[in-house]
Amino acid sequence: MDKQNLRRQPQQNRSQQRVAEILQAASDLLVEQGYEGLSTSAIAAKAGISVSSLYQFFANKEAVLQALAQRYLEKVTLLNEQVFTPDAVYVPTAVLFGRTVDILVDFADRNKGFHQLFSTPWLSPELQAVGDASTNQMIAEIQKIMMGKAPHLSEEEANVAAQVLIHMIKGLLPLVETAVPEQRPAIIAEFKRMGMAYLTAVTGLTEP
Amino acid sequence: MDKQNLRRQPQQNRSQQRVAEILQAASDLLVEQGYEGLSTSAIAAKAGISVSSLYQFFANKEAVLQALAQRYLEKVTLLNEQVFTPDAVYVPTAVLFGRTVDILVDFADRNKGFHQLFSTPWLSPELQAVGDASTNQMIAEIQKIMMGKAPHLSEEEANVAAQVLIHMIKGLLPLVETAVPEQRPAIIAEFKRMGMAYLTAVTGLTEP
Amino acid sequence: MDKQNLRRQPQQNRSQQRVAEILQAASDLLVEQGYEGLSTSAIAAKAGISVSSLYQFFANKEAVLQALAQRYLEKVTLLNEQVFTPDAVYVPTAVLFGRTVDILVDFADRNKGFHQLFSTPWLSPELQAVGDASTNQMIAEIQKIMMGKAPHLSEEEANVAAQVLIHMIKGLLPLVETAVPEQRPAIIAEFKRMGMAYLTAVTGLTEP
Amino acid sequence: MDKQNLRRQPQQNRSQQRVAEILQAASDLLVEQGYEGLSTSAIAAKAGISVSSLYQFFANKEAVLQALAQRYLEKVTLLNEQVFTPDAVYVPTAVLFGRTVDILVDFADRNKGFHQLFSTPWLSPELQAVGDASTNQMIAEIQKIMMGKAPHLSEEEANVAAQVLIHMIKGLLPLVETAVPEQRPAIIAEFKRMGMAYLTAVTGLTEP
DNA sequence: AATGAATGAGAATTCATTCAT
DNA sequence: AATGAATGAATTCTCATTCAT
Repeated sequence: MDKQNLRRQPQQNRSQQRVAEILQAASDLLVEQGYEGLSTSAIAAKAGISVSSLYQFFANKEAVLQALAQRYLEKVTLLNEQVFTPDAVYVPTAVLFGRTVDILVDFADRNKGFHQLFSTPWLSPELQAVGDASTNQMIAEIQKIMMGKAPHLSEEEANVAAQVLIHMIKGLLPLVETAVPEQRPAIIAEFKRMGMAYLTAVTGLTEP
Repeated sequence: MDKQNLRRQPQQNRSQQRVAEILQAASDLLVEQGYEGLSTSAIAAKAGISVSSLYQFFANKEAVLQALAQRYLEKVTLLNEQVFTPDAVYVPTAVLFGRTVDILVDFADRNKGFHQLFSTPWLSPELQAVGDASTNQMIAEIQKIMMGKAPHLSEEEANVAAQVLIHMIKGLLPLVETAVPEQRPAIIAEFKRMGMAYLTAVTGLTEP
Repeated sequence: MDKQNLRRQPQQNRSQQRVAEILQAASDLLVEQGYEGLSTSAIAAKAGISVSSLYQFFANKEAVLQALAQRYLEKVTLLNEQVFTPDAVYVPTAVLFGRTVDILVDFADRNKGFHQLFSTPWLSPELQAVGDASTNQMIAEIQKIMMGKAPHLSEEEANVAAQVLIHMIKGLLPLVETAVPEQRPAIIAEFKRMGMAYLTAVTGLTEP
Repeated sequence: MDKQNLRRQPQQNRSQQRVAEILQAASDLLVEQGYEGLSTSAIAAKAGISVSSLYQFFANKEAVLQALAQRYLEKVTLLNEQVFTPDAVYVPTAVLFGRTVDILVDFADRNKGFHQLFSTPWLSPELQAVGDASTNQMIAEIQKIMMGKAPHLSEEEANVAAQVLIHMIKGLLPLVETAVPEQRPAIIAEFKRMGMAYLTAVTGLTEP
């Protein structure tokens, strides 16, 4: 949690909890009402506190969003560690990519606010930077693994491929999220198929 | 142009032009400032008229956005006719998909507001519906062509594949738009490669 | 009236009047409640309009004060023309200074807000500048006349003397304003006596 | 220090020191930011304590200002004792007035907050009373000395003259404080000249 | 047909003050 | 004794929308 986003460093347990509650309220509202419904008073009301209390912890509205973004970024970092284990390079690509999709879909299921927050194309530069950081983190990891698995790829090639892969994922996750339940499994399957087809095409490999 | 969005039918040319100017102003603002900067007075100012005049053409702010969305929908319809010609089924898939990507990238280049408008995930249901309509239009076309090219696919299979394809495109277009110019051609190439790889995998065909 | 302080140039009579009413309300409030009571909503209420109407004419609170300051400055300029007529140099000093004091006291009587506004020592630099302008105007006039009447004075000497004179006046006007009515005439008389004594001492002249 | 302004009598040295620190912080803030920047939390922060601690010593914000005003009043009383010694009546007027000006200028140099606090024309009546008290103290002293030096003056005459003198001083001190350094000595000299010219005119005396 | 003006509702933020630990 | 936390009330300002000319 970035110190600069917090007016005071919550020193008591109770206030650490307050900060968490505020962020949760913001996240929930984001999902329910979207960015437009995200007023400081709405957040405070949802968190069960007064607006002025919110301002005890956050300097302004932007700071709340920053902190929320940070929280997501941390979660994504954890995700990455979960997905890109040190021996990922030995795991068959299909397994690896399949697992990645599953984990990401699960993450998206449980963090609807994430997409809401970062899909706004006119976020403040600061927030955008946080969003980009999480994206770049994943791109870097994928690029690394691709180069491990297909050493003939140049760094540039691997980077472009990783970017394309990530943005495909970014495009398909909302589809999974909004799909009618009956189609969901099929869509996830196709999701994986598309990723694998591309990876195979790029690396030229067909793993056993 | 939907009659319900317009207070009065612009019977004179000048009025039609006014409406067009207002929509253009809204679109420009959307690109420049994002959804948050899109106030009725800002639109009116940019269009060079008074707010009250704007309200002589549109019932409320939402109606302006609706009309803007409609305008985009029409453009997309035109796009579709351009891409999915009656004999598209005879065109080799690679050519067809390549052409589609090129046309869409070009469209995105020239209609930045399109992405801005429809990527907002908390649009009003009405607006969302218009956005979905344009998406569904394309999905239907793709589905049709896929079934023509790969008759063994069930309608359901083709539909899911088309959805996946469209959302991949939706994910990659922003990447193309924001890419550094040097990487742009490579990204577009990979864009096409991904589409083709998937289509080949789905249809099981390798065209001559 | 400075164009930059007004959001829109009032083009209709009615709105010129509105602007005047707003400034009058601000001025009245300043006298009644002081700077602290001067909220935009209080001004609007006093002017009998809504806060948002106030903001149709003024970009922000500061702009209202700026315009008020400008209005005072214009009044002071008129005062100067009244006091420092072209042939002032031929008028005996005692008459001239006596007249000046009378006019200023009268002005202070009728413009209590003036003192209220410019006596705040932590006005915004912009407002301070306006206040200084009115002061400097008078200083320049006095300096000019002094040099006409006492040619042996250097420009510097005359300038310092004029500054001292003006600040004496600034100090004594509030005394006149707050004095108990019985003492008022005596105070005004002493006011004039002090000015004359100083002018005589500085110029070394005793006019017939 | 007025008992009524303090919630508890600081019985321990540390408490007395705390009170002094708070007042100093308030005074500093007054100089740096003016009355508008003078919030209780700002004072507390500057004093290095929490707001709640501040409220353990002062009943409310007003009480802090009251105490500050009292502190100034005490300082002015000390000043008076310094200027108006028992044998002041024997000191030549020019020497006496010159010394007074020097001492006051020095005081103003070292107590910028004094002017800031009392020049606000919309202070609460209570604060105004404290400010007036310090003024009246000086007026009384000057009146006494004038009557000693010029026994032909009526009490009323001396009182008016003393008031006029004090307000002239009040007007000129800010000029000295804000003057460019090069002009400062000249201004102080004229300051004295004005006072002497007036005193001579009033008393009709020319001391050897 | 066009527009200047008006406004209610609400948003962000501050601040003096209190309370519980 | 000290302070983190809480808050109601107020303040500045915006915005969608309406009205009168």
